[in-house]
Amino acid sequence: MGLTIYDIAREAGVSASTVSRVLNSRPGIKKSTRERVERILKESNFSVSEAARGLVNQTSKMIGILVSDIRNQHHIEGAYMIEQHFMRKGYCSLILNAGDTDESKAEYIRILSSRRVNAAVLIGSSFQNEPVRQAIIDYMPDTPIIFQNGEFSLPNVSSVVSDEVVGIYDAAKYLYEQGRRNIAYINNNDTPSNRKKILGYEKASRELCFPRILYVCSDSAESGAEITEKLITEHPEVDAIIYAVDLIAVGGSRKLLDLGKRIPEDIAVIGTDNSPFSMISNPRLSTVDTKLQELSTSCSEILEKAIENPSYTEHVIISPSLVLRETT
Amino acid sequence: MGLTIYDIAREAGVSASTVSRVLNSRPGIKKSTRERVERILKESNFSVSEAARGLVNQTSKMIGILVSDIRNQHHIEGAYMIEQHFMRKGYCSLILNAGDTDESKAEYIRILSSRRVNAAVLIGSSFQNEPVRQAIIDYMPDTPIIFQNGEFSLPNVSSVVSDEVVGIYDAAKYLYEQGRRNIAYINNNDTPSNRKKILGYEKASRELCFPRILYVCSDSAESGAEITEKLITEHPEVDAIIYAVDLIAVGGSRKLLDLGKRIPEDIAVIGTDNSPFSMISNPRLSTVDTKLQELSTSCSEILEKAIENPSYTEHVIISPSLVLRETT
DNA sequence: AAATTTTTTGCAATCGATTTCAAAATTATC
DNA sequence: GATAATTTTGAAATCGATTGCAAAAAATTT
Repeated sequence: MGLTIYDIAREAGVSASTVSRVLNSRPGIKKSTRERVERILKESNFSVSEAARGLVNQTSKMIGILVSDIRNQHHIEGAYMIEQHFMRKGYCSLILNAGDTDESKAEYIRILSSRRVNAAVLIGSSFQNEPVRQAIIDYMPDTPIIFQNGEFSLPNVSSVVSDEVVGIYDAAKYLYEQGRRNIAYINNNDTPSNRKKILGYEKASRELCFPRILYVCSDSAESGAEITEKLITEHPEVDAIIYAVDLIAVGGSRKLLDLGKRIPEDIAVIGTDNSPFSMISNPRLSTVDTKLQELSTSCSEILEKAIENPSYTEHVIISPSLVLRETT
Repeated sequence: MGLTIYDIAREAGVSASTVSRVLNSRPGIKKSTRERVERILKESNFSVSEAARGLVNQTSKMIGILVSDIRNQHHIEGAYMIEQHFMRKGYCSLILNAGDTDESKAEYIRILSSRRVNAAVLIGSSFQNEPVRQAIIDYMPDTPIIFQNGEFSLPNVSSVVSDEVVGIYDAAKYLYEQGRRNIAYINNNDTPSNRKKILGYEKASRELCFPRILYVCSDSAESGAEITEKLITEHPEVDAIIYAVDLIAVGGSRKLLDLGKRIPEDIAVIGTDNSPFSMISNPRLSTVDTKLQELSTSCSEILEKAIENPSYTEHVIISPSLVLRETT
């Protein structure tokens, strides 16, 4: 390995400039020369150094994708779509686990800055905090950035969000229309996105006049089971539960069944996100579809425009929809 | 942005060399100079160009991770652990979807070569094909590579595999010992890894003298449900099913329940991989734990040694174990 | 205070590409 | 067949870092 265009040039009896022009399909090279260089390029398994190329071209041809935890199905799905979209355009994706704390997330903005990514995507509302905001201002004030499920009012930051308020509101309204009168809501960690979900629940409670029964749960099926048991013990009257996350809903449903409740006869259940396993869970979970696919597609499109024209930004809100399966 | 060390140097009234030395904590810089440069570095939010640095240092400080589909929980889990391990050492991970075809996978080897990654990880046995092998020989003959769940006999390629033969064999043997006599096996796509699973099933069938009932299924819960229905119709005597993949087993179990079968009373079910959802599925799935965690840890460790000493390779086989839950 | 040693610093080359500009080679025109 | 127009090519600068070597500055020794 370690071949450079100078090695190729020597072998072909031309200058490095000529090799470079062949590599980049530039015009003005005699056909016979081009073919000879191409042959040698192929024969010697030459591969250009993207680092050197990036240095002179002032571009890394990389997209930075920050996720708080790539093991999260929902997040990785978004990263996947963006990766696929940009790989077709010749970009590689730096998919990074930005970690739990605000500081580690800000640190990752710095890492992306050092790598000179052409654009960055922040997936998940957990990036919506001051250290990240400051890091963007300090280290990436001109790089196109897009927030998937979050927002910053900054000149280079676009956003695509799902309307969480409406999602939970619609779920509660549907349950109410089906005759449920004691609709509980189990929220997840305190993030901007989850706060909006509470708003939706409260709005429905206010408008439809049903009592608020609100619990908070951490991000696992086990925790969902635990909190659900507590909920049912303290509020035996509950006849419907909305969960902020599908995984938690699956854990909760399982516990309800174990406690001898029938789903949906005794208690209806609705999750959030329309995760892949919500469809294979037993019973199949009804859920608020936050339209991940559309979110990601929109994300890629906006980012592409922003890369071409760095002053371009766009802010999109996508309406969720209810997917009714066996738990309602 | 776009500040260079020359800008910093001018500001601090020193040369670029001095700035570089401060950046890399090199000795032999007067304390007062170091502090002044550091202050200016911080004040101006300088971030080094890793591309330029990589060019002179002949290293990209990147690890390439190739996965056929990052949305696959099982694969991404492996990528996650490697990413975490190397991020702590200052490396970024290029996690790429290498796609379905052999050619696209080989193409990604070329991409990693252009990016001059310090090492590469190929996750999943689907990389075990001739075009990839040739691409490694042509484009990355000296870069440390490790295969997670696959193998190439090449001087720069290490491997970590789970012993698939033993995994399925043990599952079948366990079922037999529990009194099951008509143990079917449902395999997935024809890959080296899945062929080994068949070997394990056949070995058990031969040694324990039970009839072979083998079906093949594609990689989804729906397909699992479909094939399972076919199996039960054609072989009503079956009293246990082993599946090559947890997801397929979940789809299959669900169908068995729908058909009025009791699990495990009428039919026992065992999946493979101990995927996250095997624990939350209903009923909770018994499964062959292929020890993903250990596999990945081992992977990172070997790769780290190989980066330090490029001639280092290692081949590890990890024994799977049975995780018994509610379907057996 | 001069000579010597040690500590700090800067110059210039280097990494592997791309690109501008001018020179060389080729083709067209008279 | 000489001149002009056009096509190909190469030399050298550039991108933003790092580093070996020599010069300058500071600290020690005499």
